[in-house]
Amino acid sequence: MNRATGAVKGKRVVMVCGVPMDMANCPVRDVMDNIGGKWNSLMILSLADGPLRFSELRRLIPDISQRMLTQTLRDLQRDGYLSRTVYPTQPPSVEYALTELGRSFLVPLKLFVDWSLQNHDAIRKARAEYDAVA
Amino acid sequence: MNRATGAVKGKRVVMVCGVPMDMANCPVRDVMDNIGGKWNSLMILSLADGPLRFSELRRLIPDISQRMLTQTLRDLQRDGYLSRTVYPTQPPSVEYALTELGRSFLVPLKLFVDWSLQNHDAIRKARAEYDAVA
DNA sequence: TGCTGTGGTTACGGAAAGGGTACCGCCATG
DNA sequence: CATGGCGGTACCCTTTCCGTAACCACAGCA
Repeated sequence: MNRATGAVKGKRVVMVCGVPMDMANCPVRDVMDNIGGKWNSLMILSLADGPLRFSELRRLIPDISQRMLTQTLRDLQRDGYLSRTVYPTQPPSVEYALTELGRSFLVPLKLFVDWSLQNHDAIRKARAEYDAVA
Repeated sequence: MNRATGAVKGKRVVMVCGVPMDMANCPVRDVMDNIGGKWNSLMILSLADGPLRFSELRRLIPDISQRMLTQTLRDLQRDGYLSRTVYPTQPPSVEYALTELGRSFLVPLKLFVDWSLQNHDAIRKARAEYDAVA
């Protein structure tokens, strides 16, 4: 395999692990930007067990502000991770649920969560050692 | 399972998927901050096939600035994902390699990359539909 | 007559991330 | 002598993220 920079139709393409990565339109970075926000992945995990209403989410995650809750839900809805259903009750209730896409994302997300829990101590240790030397 | 907010020793703890999440010291968010940067995960992937030197990485990822390359490598080294070895040649050459921790992270990372590649079209489609309605 | 809950939107501002440019010492090459 | 590669550092700027606070309509309840 040639691990060098390639040029395909004028695009900047990087070969990584044998897979061409289009830097100008990178799917991985696109997804990472979506779920890399402060609350996005936690929101998906919170909805893993079933739909929840706006105020239920607010009580479930007390640290999030109303503004960020709205924005996070909008972003995830926009990218297709979850659906928003309004029930015309009085007062109107809004239910958020994972879509098929959102549920499929739980697989890599949970693996990532497990890795984080297992290796967090090692990371903190490495960080402390690095800071001690510097 | 009780999906409610709990209070353990004054810490803010959220139950999610049956796992208690300490919001003030969350391992997942800590790891996410590390590898959620613009270049961090690409850097780890670039080193998956073997060690590379500073200038090799610069040529491999042409879009990164020298400043960001240095900063990304420092961050990943600090958290223990990669090692930095200086060879006293003339001029001195510096080699970056994944540590055991870094290699173990390739497992969830590659799953995430695969998911992104598979579902990027669905996300773009959902986004376009959302924007069309709004 | 206020107060609470539901589901938000908007304005404002600080902090952090990201990036451009210039510059450094050292050495080899032309 | 000048240029280029190596592996960075310092300074400054722009953009994005995120939080606080205020405000909205509507209904129920005291």
